[in-house]
Amino acid sequence: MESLKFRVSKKCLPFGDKVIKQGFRLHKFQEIFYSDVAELEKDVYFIVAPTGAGKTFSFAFPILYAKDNNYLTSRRGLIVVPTNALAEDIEKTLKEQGIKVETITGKTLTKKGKERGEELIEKLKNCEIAVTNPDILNYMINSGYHLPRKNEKFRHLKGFPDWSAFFNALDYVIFDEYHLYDEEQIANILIWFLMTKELFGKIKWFFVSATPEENLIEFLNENGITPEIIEQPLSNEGRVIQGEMEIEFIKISKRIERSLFGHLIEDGRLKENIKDIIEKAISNNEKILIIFNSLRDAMRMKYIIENEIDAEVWVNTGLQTREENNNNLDEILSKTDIIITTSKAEVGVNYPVSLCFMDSGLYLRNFMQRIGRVGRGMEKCKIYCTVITKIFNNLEKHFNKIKKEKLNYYEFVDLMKKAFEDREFKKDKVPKFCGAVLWSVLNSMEEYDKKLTYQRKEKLETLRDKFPYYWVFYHLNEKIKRIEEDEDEEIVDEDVREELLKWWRSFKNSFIRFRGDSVIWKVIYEDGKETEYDLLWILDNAFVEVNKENRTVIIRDFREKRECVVRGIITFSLLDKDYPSTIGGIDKGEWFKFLYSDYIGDIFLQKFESWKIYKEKYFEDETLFEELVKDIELLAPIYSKKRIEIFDLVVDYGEVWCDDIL
DNA sequence: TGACCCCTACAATGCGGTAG
DNA sequence: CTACCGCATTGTAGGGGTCA
Repeated sequence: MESLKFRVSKKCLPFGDKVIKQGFRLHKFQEIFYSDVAELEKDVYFIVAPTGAGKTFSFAFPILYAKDNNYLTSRRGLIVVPTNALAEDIEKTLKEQGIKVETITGKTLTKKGKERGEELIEKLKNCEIAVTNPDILNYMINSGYHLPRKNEKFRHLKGFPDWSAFFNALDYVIFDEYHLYDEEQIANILIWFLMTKELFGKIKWFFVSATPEENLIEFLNENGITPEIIEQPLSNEGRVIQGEMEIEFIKISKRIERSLFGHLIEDGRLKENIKDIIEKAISNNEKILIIFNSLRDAMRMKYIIENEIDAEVWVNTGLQTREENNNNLDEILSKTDIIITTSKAEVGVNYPVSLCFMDSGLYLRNFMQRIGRVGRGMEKCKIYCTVITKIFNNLEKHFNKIKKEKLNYYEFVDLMKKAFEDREFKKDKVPKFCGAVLWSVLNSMEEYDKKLTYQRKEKLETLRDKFPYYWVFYHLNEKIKRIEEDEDEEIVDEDVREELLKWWRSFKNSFIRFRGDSVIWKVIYEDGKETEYDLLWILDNAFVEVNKENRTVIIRDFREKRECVVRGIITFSLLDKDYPSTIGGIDKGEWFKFLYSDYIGDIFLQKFESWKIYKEKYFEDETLFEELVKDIELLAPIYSKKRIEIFDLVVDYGEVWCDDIL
């Protein structure tokens, strides 16, 4: 076993000169928040500060500043975070500062129908800071709360004429951990920013993360917005946020160990030397954190450790997120010896641990987030990290140039940047998505009939020419409208008309979702524990019993490795010879392509090709057909997996094919 | 005689491409 | 993504030689 070991000196944040009324001395990055936000020079600020720097703590500072200076009007902020758990965490922190906080998530909104929108705006107006997720924002901005449903005429919501009223009540917006969003999600956020700037102009936007996204900053610059970047310096003096780290990188082969799991386990048992390390730590009252890349590995590890070591084990992964959970976190943590988790560890919750085994994660950002979780507020910590050969060799090469046994934090970050690759951000995708999102929002505003909404919509239309992709949608929608009105089959045969309309509805709907679509079923595992999870993942990674009537799966055991039980999906989101269309099925290549690539424009085009051949004859109006086809083909670049709504799964349990799982 | 080096053959490992 | 293949590179055991 090859490994590389070195130490990294403790990470400290220096204090600035500014001291606030409450007696805190501020760090540099916090000073921007403790100010009159309305007077800030720029519209957008990027805050770069490491995990543990006290970001959350400073999110309410604009409000404290207004109070401390006896402003007549108070300030209101919105914090947007990628997970609900993080939202709850932030709520707790800010409440301790005496701030009126409302968490707005699917769980805290209790009303249904028309009243849900009213509940949303009421919650916002009742607080000084609202914490929410981007999904709810996206739903709102695409008029999800306003558009009438079946049997309704129009929705006039109390105090909520349209989505812009929500933003009108805000002075500043903070996007926390924004590095987790992909190109399409970033495009969404940019459009929200541009639209509100067009309408009000007073809102200040903060993007906060430990790892800045250079490409996003570049993109803003290219579009005439110059954000200010505030980077928190580190030093050897000041507040200690992470103790000295001793890191051991362990080279693993893709073929043999495959992952951390293979490094820790041999023939289904913990390796002796690993067992010794863990047992010694527990007897010293240390807590241990184990982070896997794979959820399956995490679950299998749990069983093995429980069998071999006398310790309290707590597993916290995506599988547990929706589990009924009455215990509070502090309580769980205090009695736990070993925490097993996955990439879920990268966001939010802090564990007081000083010993950690981890898979390095896919990219630099994953690794940095994981490593930032260990040794918070401690003197020392020890980390064992498995890396694939390529990264290990990079590490070794660059480490040998430094030849130091102990690095300072900067040298460490620099070395990691050289060793790891970072995620590729496809910048050229962003303007296209911006155009699409803009169209979706404006189109949704068309359908409610308030004069003021029309005025706002007109104002927003000035943005259209910034993103020409908007017009692709506009023209396509015009043609579809003509087809919709074509009841006498003058343009197209009725059946084809119906499927075209159904496809367009499904396509439009995909913009109201912020994330991809998945089939979530109830899952029962470990003698009755109940949760909800992605059915596709469960079928591929576990041995299960399926109950179709109750939409429930019972996990009997986890597989040793992923199997391809699900062979494809059925969807209305693609136009194909047969409708609905199947992705995968007998075409294995297509299925793997779908599973493992972010963009599926070529699958879309391929299927559309056969649609064209088979459906052309049903069109009376040939010119319209030609033009329609051209427009639809232009959609290929924004066919990410988010466009696909899953109607059914195609499953193969062995010999027998069965495609009616849902 | 043992320490060391060189060489060779074969094994192991790694890598890039491809198909499913 | 994973399995597989062919090819390239690296690792290693063991033979053989030299030298002190």
